[in-house]
Amino acid sequence: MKIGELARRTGVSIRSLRYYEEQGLLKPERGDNGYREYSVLAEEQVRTIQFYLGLGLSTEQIAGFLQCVLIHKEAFCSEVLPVYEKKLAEIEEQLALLTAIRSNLMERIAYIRAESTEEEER
Amino acid sequence: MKIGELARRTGVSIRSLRYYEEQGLLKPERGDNGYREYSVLAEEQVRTIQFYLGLGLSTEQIAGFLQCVLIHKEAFCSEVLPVYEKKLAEIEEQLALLTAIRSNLMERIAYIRAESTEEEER
DNA sequence: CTTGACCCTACCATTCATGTCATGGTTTAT
DNA sequence: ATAAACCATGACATGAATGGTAGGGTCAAG
Repeated sequence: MKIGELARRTGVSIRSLRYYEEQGLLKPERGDNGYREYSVLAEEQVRTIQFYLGLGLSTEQIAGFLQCVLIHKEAFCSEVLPVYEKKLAEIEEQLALLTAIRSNLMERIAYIRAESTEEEER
Repeated sequence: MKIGELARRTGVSIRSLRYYEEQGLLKPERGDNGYREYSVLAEEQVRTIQFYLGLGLSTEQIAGFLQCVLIHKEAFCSEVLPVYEKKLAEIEEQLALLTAIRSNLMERIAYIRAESTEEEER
């Protein structure tokens, strides 16, 4: 199938499909006219890419194990676990930061509201 | 004081101090030679800016209430509360997303580890 | 008077997946 | 054969604070 059809089927923009190819995630054949020709497998492949992007992984990280996980179970692909662990550590760090900021914001909001209430009571 | 001294005192880079000015957060005088001349109040002002940046607010948001909060209590400045509320909502959204990703990652990591363990037991 | 330490402006780079043009070739249906 | 719909590449923009560099003025101490 051509790129437009793959885009329609997967809901991923043509632009992104070309980007994935540039990043080594997709390798479509080329017709005589230069058009990209995707196999039926490409559809699942794109959904897999989208899934990993949704986990916050970069295209570079995904490229490191995509071929493997398309064939085998994740547990078989040794590149997957370290990437997951690294990502998890980053997420935990971000969560800690955001949680601290949230506490701070909530305190300050509560304080401001309390002050305003006092104001009204006067 | 000149920009280098303010940078040294606050730990903020000269580059950033100039950026804050560009964003309307600082308005130093200018000497005859074109050098920026900061008042002693600028030091506290910069620390205040840094504090709000640390809460994740943008320079634009900070610019909206900085002059007020430098003089009054936060609760007096009506622009502060909506900014805090907006930021809090964004943070909550990010937390929800990150928390979901974390759960997903932890599950998948646990699964992979379980598989590997089985492997070793065989 | 020279040297080093300071200051100035203006610009590019950074991250990274995606959107959006511009420009032009190809295919399909009328 | 012509128009509409498709495809191609290449390039710039995005967000937002900060780092870095280039090219050039200013000041203070020796």
